[in-house]
Amino acid sequence: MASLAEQLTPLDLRPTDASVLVTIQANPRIRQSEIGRMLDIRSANMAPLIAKLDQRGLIEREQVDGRSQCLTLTAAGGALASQALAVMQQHDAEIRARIPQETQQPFLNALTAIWRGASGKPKK
Amino acid sequence: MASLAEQLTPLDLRPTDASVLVTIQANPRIRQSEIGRMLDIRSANMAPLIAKLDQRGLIEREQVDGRSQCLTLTAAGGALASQALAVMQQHDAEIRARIPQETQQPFLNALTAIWRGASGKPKK
DNA sequence: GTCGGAATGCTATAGTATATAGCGTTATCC
DNA sequence: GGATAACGCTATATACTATAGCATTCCGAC
Repeated sequence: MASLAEQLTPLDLRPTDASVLVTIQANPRIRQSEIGRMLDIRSANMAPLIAKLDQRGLIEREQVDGRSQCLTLTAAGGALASQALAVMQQHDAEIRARIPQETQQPFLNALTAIWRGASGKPKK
Repeated sequence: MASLAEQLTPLDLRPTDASVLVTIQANPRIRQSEIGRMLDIRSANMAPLIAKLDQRGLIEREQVDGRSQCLTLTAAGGALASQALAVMQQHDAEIRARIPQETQQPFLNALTAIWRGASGKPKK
């Protein structure tokens, strides 16, 4: 995570910001609460995060009903999201390059197995 | 790490405290700076950590030369370190139990390979 | 010997990430 | 129509780690 954060600094994004942007890009008009559920970010932490992205002109808010709003990337946001995705994919590749090709899939399986079994939060 | 922290709360230890205690137990009269090097804890963060353990009567400081001191566990510290070690080993076992037995060794190898390749800090 | 640089332990502080508590509003379900 | 839950939000708390800087002490080169 530290190295990913480092590689994202040129974009002035932290890993959380980047994943939120990419999530919006993959799901236009997604509701803010839904992002929080997907990425396990509490609404209390989501609020200032989204506000900052909005302030930077990366996303656009649209009131979908009285209480919830949905988010879409602006042109600038889309460009940045694509760059962020590229950085993350390259980072992924760098990590994977450190382990033998034939162990990569078992390794990922092991990670998800561990993650799904994590204490309070059964995933999926 | 979150689940380990949770399992350590009955001992009133955080993961860092526990690993420091266990390290001292395995290396009596170890110097404080050496612990920092082994566990990658900066001296600035080590100081209050050690002070707290000392205050709880878990460790004993001994001046070994004018600037450095070495640490040893008290009886209470030894008992607590053993308990902490047991908790950590059990936690380890729980994690490993989530992945197939035959992938455990490759999994550990992959983890250490990734860790050794980490950005600024080549290990060992 | 002594002098410069490195090591050691330490304080204070800053930054980052995440958690909890609680509020006002709005939708939903019986 | 009224209780309940969902949503976005503010304020605050906690935890962990990093940086800057300081005083003291050791050590090796000269």
